[in-house]
Amino acid sequence: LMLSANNASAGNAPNGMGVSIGVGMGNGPGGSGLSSCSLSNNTNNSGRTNFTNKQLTELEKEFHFNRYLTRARRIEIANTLQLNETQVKIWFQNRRMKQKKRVKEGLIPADMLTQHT
Amino acid sequence: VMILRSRFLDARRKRRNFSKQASEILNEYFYSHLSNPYPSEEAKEELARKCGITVSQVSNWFGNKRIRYKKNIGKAQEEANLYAAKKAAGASPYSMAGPPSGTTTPM
DNA sequence: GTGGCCGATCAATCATAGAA
DNA sequence: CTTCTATGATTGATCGGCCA
Repeated sequence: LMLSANNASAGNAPNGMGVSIGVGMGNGPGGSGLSSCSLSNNTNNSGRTNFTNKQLTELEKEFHFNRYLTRARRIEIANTLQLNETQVKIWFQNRRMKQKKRVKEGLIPADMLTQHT
Repeated sequence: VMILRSRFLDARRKRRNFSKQASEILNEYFYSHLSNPYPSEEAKEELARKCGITVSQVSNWFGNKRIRYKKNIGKAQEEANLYAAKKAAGASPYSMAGPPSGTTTPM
């Protein structure tokens, strides 16, 4: 399976830390009871979604096919995996950043974009 | 829990703590810039060199430090403020002494 | 105006190193 | 050796800025 490296990258500054609170969040789970396994999305107590293995696998597969999504494709995937379009969109953005990080520091597959094993 | 540890392959498994000196350098910077603990890309690169770690690791360190510092405030955290008191920002006329190497190269 | 992307950051969590 | 805490890394999601 793939390799894993580490890192993150640097940053510059907004400013003033202190009171950053205000996590506005936007959408709550919609008020569901509990999150176990079956139906409903399993978001944590916080607003973080816990993607299932299956979802991650599918997203990863799609990512290797195309690093960018078209609107149509996004909708399709969101539907298949039972996620929001936004979640799929964000996942791809984060995934792209992650790959860039890997390429930047770790030596990752030189050309994977043009994709050829 | 079959709910996998798909994260098994995560690199978190083999983690090595940074050297005592690296932590010293990072903390020194952090407490010297408490009002704005967000080093620029260039500053991060320099810190990374001095500490012998990657820029990403410097970013991770600051990210963790900011959050964890904030989660305390009022604790012994201010004690660590000694860092700032000791070496203060930019130029400490008096003692540049302190711990280890005097790699005090502001900017 | 609107929407996606990028870059940095946050916040919670994982997994381990190290101290007690 | 076991338990608990400190700490580095990962990641879903947010924020501001930019651009088509």
